[in-house]
Amino acid sequence: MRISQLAAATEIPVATIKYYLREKLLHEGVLTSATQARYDDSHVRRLKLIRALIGTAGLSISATRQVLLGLENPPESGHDLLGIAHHAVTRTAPDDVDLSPAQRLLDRWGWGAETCDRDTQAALVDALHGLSDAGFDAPAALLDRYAAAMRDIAAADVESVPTDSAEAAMRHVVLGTLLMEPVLLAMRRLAQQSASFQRFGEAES
Amino acid sequence: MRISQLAAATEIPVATIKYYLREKLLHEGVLTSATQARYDDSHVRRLKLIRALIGTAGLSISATRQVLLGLENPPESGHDLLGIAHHAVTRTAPDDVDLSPAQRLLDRWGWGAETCDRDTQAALVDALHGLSDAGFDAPAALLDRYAAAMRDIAAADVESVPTDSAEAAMRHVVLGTLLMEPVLLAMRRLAQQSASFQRFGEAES
DNA sequence: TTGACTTGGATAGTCGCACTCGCCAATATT
DNA sequence: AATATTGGCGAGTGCGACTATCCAAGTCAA
Repeated sequence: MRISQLAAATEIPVATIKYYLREKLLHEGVLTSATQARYDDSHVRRLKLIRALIGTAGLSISATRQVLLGLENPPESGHDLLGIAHHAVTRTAPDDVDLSPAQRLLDRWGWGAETCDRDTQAALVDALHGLSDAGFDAPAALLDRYAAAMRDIAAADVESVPTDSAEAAMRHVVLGTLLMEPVLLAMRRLAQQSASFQRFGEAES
Repeated sequence: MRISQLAAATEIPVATIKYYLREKLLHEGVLTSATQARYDDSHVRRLKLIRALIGTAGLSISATRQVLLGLENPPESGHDLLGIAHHAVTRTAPDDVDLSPAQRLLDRWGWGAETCDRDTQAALVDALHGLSDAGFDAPAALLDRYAAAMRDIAAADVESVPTDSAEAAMRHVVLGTLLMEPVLLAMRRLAQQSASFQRFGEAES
């Protein structure tokens, strides 16, 4: 398969494929001469994955590269799988952030603050900050309900990881974490619409 | 308060405040002369809100403008409040998308497909497409668990809407929807880390 | 074999977005 | 009066993700 056919098969412009090659998101084809290379199914699959990560999950080029690198070099520890996915979507926190608001919550929920990633905790603190800056005070009871729901989801996530192959586990964890986020957000919105209709909407329109 | 003091109070550069004024995100101050205007607390609060929407919720300038416009002109119907928030984070779908995958799910979950927004359904379809393009098949049982969790969350969202003032309800719905998303995602990641540690991590490091 | 087409590789250009800068005449402040 | 600040506005910047153009080398149909 040559590059123009690869482009046709994936509906991605040739120029963009060349760009992904330059950026090392896509592995090179087999050179058959100085100006000719062959591509195969692995390139098609990889391109679909790249587009899902960039388009659906909203990752940047460099975050995508990190994720793909991680997928190719699976870490030993099962627990580190998550790190690859989480690191891709979490900006690194400065040294001087105050994590205590997050840690109070983690303690209350029994999530073991010491086992949780610093940057992820900082992301929670940041997000809560955004809320209060906007003048929105989230009652503790509401956060507790959210936390309970998220614990269910995380339990489902972890339970559904296949144990047979490290390769499969890797893919599952990373993709399930990153690509499921938009699914979950869309679900929440639909559930809100459904609930809101039952509560407010029956009467009108 | 003049613009430089407003800038100092919010830690936003004067040039940026001027930009927000141009973009109609921030209402004008009271002109005291041709080259002088006064600002007050309402401007400080508004700027914090703007930064939360742009920074924390990740909205674009124009989406932020829509949201702020909506906050100032509350719709009659309680059910339309959500529309403002959801429209800001959901790109409009082309006419020819096939919503049936979403509708099958909505039916199964009893969420009343006909009461749900087209664009939001399309967002779900898109997100699911991303998953399968990446070669990740989400078992129906897993999606069902996610849906149950999201129904809990949406129920909490809807129940916590204050009923006393339309103004307050408006703020609550819009901000609770938009600014809570990053909170929920951070919670999920932390819950995953906690669950993953209990499942895989006990032994090592 | 020959002439039109394609390719890999590299460089440069585009586009949208969110700012950021510079300037100026008209005030304010001291 | 001297100095600093402001509103308003046009232009510039930096970044990220492409997109376009070239060219020499190679391929393919006739």
